[in-house]
Amino acid sequence: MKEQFKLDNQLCFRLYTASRLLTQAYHPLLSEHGLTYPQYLVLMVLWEKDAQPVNDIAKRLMLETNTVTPLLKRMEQQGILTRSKGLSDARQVIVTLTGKGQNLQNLLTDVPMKVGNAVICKSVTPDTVPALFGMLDDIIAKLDNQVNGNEA
Amino acid sequence: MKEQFKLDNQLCFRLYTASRLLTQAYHPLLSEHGLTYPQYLVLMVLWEKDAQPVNDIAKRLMLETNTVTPLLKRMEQQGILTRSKGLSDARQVIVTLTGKGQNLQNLLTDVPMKVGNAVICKSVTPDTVPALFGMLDDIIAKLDNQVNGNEA
DNA sequence: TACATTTGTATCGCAAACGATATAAACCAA
DNA sequence: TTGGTTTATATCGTTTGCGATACAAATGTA
Repeated sequence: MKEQFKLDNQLCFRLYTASRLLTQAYHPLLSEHGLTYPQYLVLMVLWEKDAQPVNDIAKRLMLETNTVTPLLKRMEQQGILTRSKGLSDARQVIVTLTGKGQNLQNLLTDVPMKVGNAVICKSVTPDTVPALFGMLDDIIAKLDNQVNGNEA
Repeated sequence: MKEQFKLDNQLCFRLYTASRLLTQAYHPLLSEHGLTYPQYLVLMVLWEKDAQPVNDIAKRLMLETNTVTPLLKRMEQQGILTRSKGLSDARQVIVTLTGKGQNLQNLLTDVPMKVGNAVICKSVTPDTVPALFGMLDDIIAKLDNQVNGNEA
């Protein structure tokens, strides 16, 4: 069996597993409020800046609009946000939080801390997290260039 | 807007994005052979040790059997593997690679190197990868304990 | 042996992801 | 203005993930 195929040598499998498990850690905290993890991401984007077109939300999350559109529709159904035609550009759909969507920020106040504590361990501490963030950011930037052809 | 909700402070969003982008980097290399990334993971498990029950494959990938079963059925359709009743335990389904499944290892020889090169950058080099692996492994172990209740 | 419990796998339903494609609005050049 | 191109969003189909649940084989226990 070729060495390069050993699961223990794979970066992608680690990222894939860590991502899935961390999302699962969010699950009980979010489902309590009827939310999924990707929906929580959309909320964070809109809390940072409300009333954004679909495209800006998708770009911020590095997702395609064909992923984000159905997600937003489900959140609209739940009364978390509204989708309205853009005034300056009729092609755009502007996504705006409702009072319920804004208030979720208060209901979810403790979520980041709870999940943050869940990953603290020997090699992952407030001291080492910046290095980890740096590496992940570099990987993301490199892959974004290659996958989305942003490089020369 | 509360500081703890800033997207740039989130570990999970980074893992989620890095995982998705890296999977996308695999896509052209795998789809050429009719494979998806999770199917490629199954192949790596079986290349390490052939003829395993569904449960062992699922555990190795930290997935549930209700995710793995349909995945294996699709791979069976493609003639990559066979699923047969266990002899010692009739509940088990033993998954075995076909010649085609074994031979894929030869066709995919260059995939790990190509994807590996795609992530090499300033902060991610052969020197720093062990530290990154260590942190991700610790996170995975910690979360696995909490999510799957393996701790006291 | 009889019956309750556990284990291994599968089915169902729903919510992502994403490639491919469609559609309408906006923009641009002749 | 006309017609081509780009842009913003959406629809469709397929594959994952996963919670909830079903079901049969195996195991334990009275």
